Amino acid sequence: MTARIGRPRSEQAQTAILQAARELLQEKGGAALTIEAIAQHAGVGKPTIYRWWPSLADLVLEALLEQANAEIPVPALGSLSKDLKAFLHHSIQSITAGAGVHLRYLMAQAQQSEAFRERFREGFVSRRRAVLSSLFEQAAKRGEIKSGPDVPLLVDMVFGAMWYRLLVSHAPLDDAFADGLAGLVAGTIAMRSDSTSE
Amino acid sequence: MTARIGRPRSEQAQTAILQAARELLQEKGGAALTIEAIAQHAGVGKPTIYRWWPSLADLVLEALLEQANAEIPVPALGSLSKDLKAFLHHSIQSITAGAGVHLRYLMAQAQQSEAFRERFREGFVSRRRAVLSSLFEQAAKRGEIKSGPDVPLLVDMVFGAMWYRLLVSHAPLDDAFADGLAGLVAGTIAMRSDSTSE
Amino acid sequence: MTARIGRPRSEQAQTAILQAARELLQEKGGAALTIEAIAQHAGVGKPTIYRWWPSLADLVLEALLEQANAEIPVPALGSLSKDLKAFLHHSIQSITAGAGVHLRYLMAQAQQSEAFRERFREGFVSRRRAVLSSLFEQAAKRGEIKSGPDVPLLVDMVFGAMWYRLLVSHAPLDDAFADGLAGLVAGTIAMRSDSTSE
Amino acid sequence: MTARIGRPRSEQAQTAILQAARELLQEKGGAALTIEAIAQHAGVGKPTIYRWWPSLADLVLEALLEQANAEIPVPALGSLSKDLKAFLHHSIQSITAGAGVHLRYLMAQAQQSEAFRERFREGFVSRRRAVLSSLFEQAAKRGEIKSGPDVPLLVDMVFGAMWYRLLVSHAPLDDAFADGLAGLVAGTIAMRSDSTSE
DNA sequence: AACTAAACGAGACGGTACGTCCAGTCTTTAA
DNA sequence: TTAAAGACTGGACGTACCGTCTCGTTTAGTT
Repeated sequence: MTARIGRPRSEQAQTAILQAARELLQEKGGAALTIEAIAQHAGVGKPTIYRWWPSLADLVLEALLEQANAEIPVPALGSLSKDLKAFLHHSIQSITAGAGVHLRYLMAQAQQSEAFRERFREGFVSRRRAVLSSLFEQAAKRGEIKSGPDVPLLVDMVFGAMWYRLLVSHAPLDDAFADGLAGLVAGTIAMRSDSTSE
Repeated sequence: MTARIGRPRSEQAQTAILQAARELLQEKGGAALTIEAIAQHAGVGKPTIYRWWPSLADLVLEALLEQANAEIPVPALGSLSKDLKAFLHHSIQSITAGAGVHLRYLMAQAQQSEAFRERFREGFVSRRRAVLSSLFEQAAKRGEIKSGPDVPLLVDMVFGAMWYRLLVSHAPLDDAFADGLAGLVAGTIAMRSDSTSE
Repeated sequence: MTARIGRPRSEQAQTAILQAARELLQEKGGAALTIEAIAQHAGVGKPTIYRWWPSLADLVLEALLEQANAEIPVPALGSLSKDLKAFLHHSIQSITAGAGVHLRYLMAQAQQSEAFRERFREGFVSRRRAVLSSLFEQAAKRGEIKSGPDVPLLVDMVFGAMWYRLLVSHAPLDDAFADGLAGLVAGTIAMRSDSTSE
Repeated sequence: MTARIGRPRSEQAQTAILQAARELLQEKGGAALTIEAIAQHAGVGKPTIYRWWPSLADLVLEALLEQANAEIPVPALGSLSKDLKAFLHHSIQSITAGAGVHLRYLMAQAQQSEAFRERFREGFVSRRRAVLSSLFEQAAKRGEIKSGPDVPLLVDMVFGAMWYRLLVSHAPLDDAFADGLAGLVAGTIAMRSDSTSE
């Protein structure tokens, strides 16, 4: 029990700040996302922001997590292919619904600071990887896929393809992409009658 | 030929600028890479930089291309798996040798400007995709892989996995990764009948 | 008398605050004298300071008066010249001993607020003027000086010269200055008949 | 002849800055005189101010000097008393006409920085002292006053009394004060034989 | 002995201004 | 006539304090 003395942290200010960050990012884009603008938009002093977040990127990360991290649904539809498709559909739907701007911003910021990159990895990336990994591992338990698959590598391929499309924007992030990716990956490692080799 | 009048463009200034950009990026990192610093480091006025490049990102892109774009070797070793491995080894070697900092920076900048993202895509990403695509298409011609593979999707998976590891830094970009990735992708789409090989 | 209920004012806090103000002013100078620093130095909350003093300047004024106002000795040595010299020696000694920093600070603050200027005048300046005026008036009673001297103007000249030296720092505030000033002023207004001496 | 290359210093910006400083000081007072406000009022960037003046006080000093330093008239009316009165009348008229706010501000700032105090002394105070000193010295040459007067001390008394009235505001700075001061000082040091006049 | 109320420490709050850095533009001299 | 380079306007940075506020705590006097 801490029960510290002094005026307590204003929850109202915190939510206003996070809300302002979300709104500015969606409406004006990453270039207009400045501490100054957030403070003014949230009706808050700049020091209040600096007091609670080490950087703008961390603020955006928290704003994203507050919305997106509530739950990452873990589909369990009986087959790896179906589970993958469900997971990817959900992920892509979330990205196109608005999270894409956050992700772009966070990944860009993660390149400018080793320290933030780690926080981003631990706070966001790792959790998604854990969920996707569990899908592969459950499929392995069901005997659906070859023994000893390199799960981290599979996760890299799936998330990598998604991030790559998001970041490079050379092709749309849509359900067709999700289905193709899921099918390819699930097919890749499926048990086959004659796949004993390799 | 237009032999224009007036003071000619100083080649010395241009190379000094590109060199300064490379050095600052390698030594101080992306955060210290400003027009101001480059101008001072190169012994050049800021307007000289603005006159020749639309943005700092474009300058870095040119600096990268000048070094890395000279040749993208297209391996032709007879099998998709070997070609993939060779291609990935070369790419990863280039990244770890120094290009990684440039790539991080460029991908981050590409998130801040739709216009630059397109230039980055056209000037850098597309060329790499074309080479990798050709590997898959040659394998298809050789009958090595299933008919009608979704080549763009395969390219997304391969480059996606590489970029993802580079950008997130959750695991090393090394030859083991390259081998695993190549093996998985080549195995995925291998013809069933002759998949015993390799 | 209103014997109010509730926790009484903490004398300990008050003295700690005044002491902290004095120390900071002497050691760090006027620029470092902030409410924040005083509160921290005195181990006191900022509101405690605001509760009892309307401004930082008033706090410094009280800190000065507490030390310097105890007594303003009124010399009575028999002649205006001697009295003046004694008074000036004492004043200058007090200034060089440490009060000078306070005086500088207070006079500077008095320029920024009409209201504080009045409090400074009433609380500090007036009392000194009264003492010096009494010296002149006693000399007049003794018939030592010309009839109907403009005492306030004489006081302005004496205190003015001292403050001017303190504030402008173009020449030292020392005993030679005190003697010269006293001699000049006393000589100025001395009765003619016996003014050949001195 | 230097003839440096590059964009030359903008005279327009400089005058706008000085003008803005003067206006803000007169209209809003010293408390509202901030770099930020001056920059905005003058339509100028803050760095432009910082580039040319080491502090706000130096800016105000220059603003004052530009107006007040053009000429300090040296009266030569034949007698010390008349010269003194003319000089004091002119000084007081200038103070009450507007320079008073500047002087208050500058003297206050001079208390916060030893370095600026010296610049203020050299740039403003010394010149006034030189003029006033010359009046005394000319009177000495004319044989009007006692031999070997302590001119610096006399100057301290005269300027001290003026500054003291300005800074403390216990009595008006008017012509009556000027006449009284001049009469007293001139009488003080007049030759005894003919001191019955005036 | 319990209650009441004021003053206390701590510290977060909305703000203002600081002095700096850099962006991108303008204007002059040099080639 | 273009390049080069310094000075410009301007915006955001991150920091220091301001003066106010809300807490939980302490300390008398009152009941």
